[in-house]
Amino acid sequence: MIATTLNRRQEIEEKATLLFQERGYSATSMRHLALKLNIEAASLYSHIKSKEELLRGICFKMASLFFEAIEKVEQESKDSPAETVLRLSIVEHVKVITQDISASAVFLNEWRHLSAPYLEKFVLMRDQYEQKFMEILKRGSSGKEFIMMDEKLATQYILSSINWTHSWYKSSGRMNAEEIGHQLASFIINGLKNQNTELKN
Amino acid sequence: MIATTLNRRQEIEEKATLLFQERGYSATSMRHLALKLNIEAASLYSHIKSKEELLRGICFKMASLFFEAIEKVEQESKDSPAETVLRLSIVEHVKVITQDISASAVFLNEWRHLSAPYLEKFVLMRDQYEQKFMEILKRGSSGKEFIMMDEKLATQYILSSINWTHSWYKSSGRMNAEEIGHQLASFIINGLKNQNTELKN
DNA sequence: CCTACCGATCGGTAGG
DNA sequence: CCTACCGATCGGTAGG
Repeated sequence: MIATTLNRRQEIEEKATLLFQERGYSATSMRHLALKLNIEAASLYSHIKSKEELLRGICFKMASLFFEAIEKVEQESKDSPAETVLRLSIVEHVKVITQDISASAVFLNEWRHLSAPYLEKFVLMRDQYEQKFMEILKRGSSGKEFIMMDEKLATQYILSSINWTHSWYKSSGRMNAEEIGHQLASFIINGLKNQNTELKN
Repeated sequence: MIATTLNRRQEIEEKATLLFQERGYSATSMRHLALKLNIEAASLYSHIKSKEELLRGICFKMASLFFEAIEKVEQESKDSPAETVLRLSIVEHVKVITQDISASAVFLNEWRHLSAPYLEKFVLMRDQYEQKFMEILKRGSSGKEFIMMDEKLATQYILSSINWTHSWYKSSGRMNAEEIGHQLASFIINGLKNQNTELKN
């Protein structure tokens, strides 16, 4: 064994992420986690304070990555058409997800197990992120680039379709993250542009 | 109290569905469930065999509803264009979700806690359902109704965007299930029809 | 539907 | 990082 204890904390975080993804946060015990690291459960507490601290780390780290990505897009495409901003935001979002599928899955599925006040803070951040997408849509809508009846519904629709990448993306697949992002962006943008508003078939 | 014990089993299932949605399956204990029904945890076992039996009931009941809905669409629109079949499939899918948001949330988020052989059976059914959507897309694609590079990606995209209705649908909202379904169908179908295949922005 | 209870497991602490 | 252990809680059973 050429094990180094230098970044034991990081190892713990990685294994925890994998287990939380596979079994869910609640169904993962500290003994499961310890087993993966070949130590005793009690020993984990020399490196971390609690089980929830691990969940918090994952959820807020991913939240930061998503924010950094969209803020970078905002800065770099200040004067671009809404279509361009939306496309880039989608592509960067998908890239963040595919860079760490496990952490993204935990971020998307396990955040509700956070306790106060972290839960509230998390929900607030998520709402702010959704708001950023909604503002792009509003801008495209008022500029006649996009046609939509309900910006809120359109926002939820877009985020749903790009978030779920984590559940089926395979790094071994035919398309890389950027290609998937652009393909999804094309579906979405074309849907927003050529909206026929028929409400009965 | 004018309580009737006639359908105690059904009451248990309803409360279990709500708890599994709110807290997740693993984090819900039989004592939580018993508390909601004002009985002792042990008493639940006069009506049910196990906790997992409840989860199984919910997951497979919803699976059946989704299958019934799409099979009805298939029968009634045998010779229609793929666009029509896709639209109706989407609308009916959204209707099934909105008719029982809680059960749909459990179906979508908690199925992985099923154990063998039910887990395998469930995944098989889900794959078959996805296959039905993919076949509609393939038909529309070969008939030049739809333009897409990757039917598999398009299928995942569509199901993601319509499944997530459960997380934001409010029966008190401005749009009813049918309207939401048609609006989502319009986004999706227009996106599939007017596909510009640019892969770089 | 209840009381009484089972063995297993939980997150976490004390003290080295 | 370990041993030894804590009180709490888990899904479920026996027997009424």
